[in-house]
Amino acid sequence: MGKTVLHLELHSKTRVFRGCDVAALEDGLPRTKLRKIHTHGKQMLFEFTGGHWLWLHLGMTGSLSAPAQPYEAAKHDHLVLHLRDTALVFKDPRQFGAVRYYEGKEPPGFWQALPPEPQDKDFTAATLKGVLARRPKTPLKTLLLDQAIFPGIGNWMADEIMWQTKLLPQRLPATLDAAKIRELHRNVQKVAKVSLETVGKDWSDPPKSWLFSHRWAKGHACPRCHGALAREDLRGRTACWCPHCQH
DNA sequence: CATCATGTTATAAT
DNA sequence: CATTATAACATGAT
Repeated sequence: MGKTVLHLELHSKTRVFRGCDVAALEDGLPRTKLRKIHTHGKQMLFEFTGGHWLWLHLGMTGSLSAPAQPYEAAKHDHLVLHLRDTALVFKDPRQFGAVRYYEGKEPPGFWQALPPEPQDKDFTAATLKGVLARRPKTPLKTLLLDQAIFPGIGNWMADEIMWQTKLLPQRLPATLDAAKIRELHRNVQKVAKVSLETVGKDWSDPPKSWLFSHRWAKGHACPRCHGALAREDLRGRTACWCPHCQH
């Protein structure tokens, strides 16, 4: 099968392994077989035979690859899991990502308690309406970054959703009528879905008609009205929006 | 050299 | 307790 863990390589054992029992990981994983890979937003859970679980969060600059053997660890590779034909490599220069290890018959409790992903059918317009009622004072763009509600939505996706819905990032939840809430819900699902099929799949760009390709570009013009985009810090993150299109 | 970055999250304050 | 605000993490690109 070639799914047996032959050997593990751990580097820089501190930062990305915060909260991880490194000794248990090194001891427990070798000789098990990879059974299944689960994903949720930027998190992944690898299931191994015998009740061993490896959890990853990609953070901002984390990536997982499966190069052919023999593979030699490169700079910023924190974890290399050697199988027979391939290696599984977690690389993360900025180390905002994380690795943890669990043992148990079932997936770890926190994994089973994760909120629905924004593109999931369980994330309904009614769910969103409830969230907006509970969080009246948080600007909508900032709210979209709350991982307890929108797991996996990060800064550019939040700006993208606001731009597509033609809402200013600073807009407060209470000011939306029912129709706008439905529109926001549609766009949350659409942006999450399309992003997974493009950026998430192979780092290809989403459609050129999106804000995505323009928000960091020199001259930064809105792809819809061609006016100048605005950029400003909002609650500690740079928000990018079109002052002409968004209200 | 200074600034900024495709992200969360721990902790403090209200 | 629930919600809101702020600082922090480490490295690379410009």
